Amino acid sequence: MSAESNSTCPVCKTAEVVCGKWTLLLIRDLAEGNARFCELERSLEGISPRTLSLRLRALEEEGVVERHTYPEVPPRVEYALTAKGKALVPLVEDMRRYGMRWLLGDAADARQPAAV
Amino acid sequence: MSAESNSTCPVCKTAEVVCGKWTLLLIRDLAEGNARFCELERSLEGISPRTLSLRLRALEEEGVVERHTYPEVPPRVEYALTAKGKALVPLVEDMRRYGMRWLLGDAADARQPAAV
DNA sequence: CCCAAGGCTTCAGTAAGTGAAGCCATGGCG
DNA sequence: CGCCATGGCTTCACTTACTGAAGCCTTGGG
Repeated sequence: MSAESNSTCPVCKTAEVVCGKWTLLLIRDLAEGNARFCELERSLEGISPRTLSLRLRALEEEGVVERHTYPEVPPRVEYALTAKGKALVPLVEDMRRYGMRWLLGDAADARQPAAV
Repeated sequence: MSAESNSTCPVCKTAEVVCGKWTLLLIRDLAEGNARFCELERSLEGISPRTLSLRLRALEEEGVVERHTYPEVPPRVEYALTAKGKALVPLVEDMRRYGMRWLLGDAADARQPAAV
């Protein structure tokens, strides 16, 4: 990996941050109010706890999410988006719009026109 | 991978399409007018030809890019975004905006406030 | 005693991406 | 004629990301 393309390119910089398979889905879930590990695990059905843990840690490192521990029993941990993380929400909204069009078949005419 | 999360979720759908590490950078380059294999290879400095080839093929499968072959010598191949691909450009623009803010340090205060 | 809850970590295995090298065709140069 | 350059890949052996199942840790309650 060494130098992820050009580090002075803004698009590359963002790509580095959101590169993981689950990252943007995770941002979406945090934006929707899911805060706890097990909530995220359930919402992102299919993610392994290891991957979730690694992604959360990486995003925390990058200052995109914050981790709050509550010393209860059993211990509770909550994750939240920082300002830096909230700034990614428009991206998720664009993805939602795009996916919506895709699922509605609006963009499907770009495939084979399928014998109108 | 089997069932990429929930396939009826628009955000997941888009995530599936743009999941690869290089996909959005590739969309950006195609949007900027880079059309040929070697141009893309140069522009996405660091990508391996294998990955570029695989990504282009996958995106073609999905109807996001079109491939045009010109029977010259040496043979020329050009790639272009379809409507479905162009619809991803706003996403890239959001990434550019976000990355710009990041690089300018505007969002950096979300990290440790660093002893004001 | 022992189990449940919540938040992880460990392990062995699969998928995605890497870096270097090679392949194919052919027009042009010596 | 020999052979190199060009463009678009493919092959190989390898590292990194992610998976799925299992296990760990603490402590309050049955």
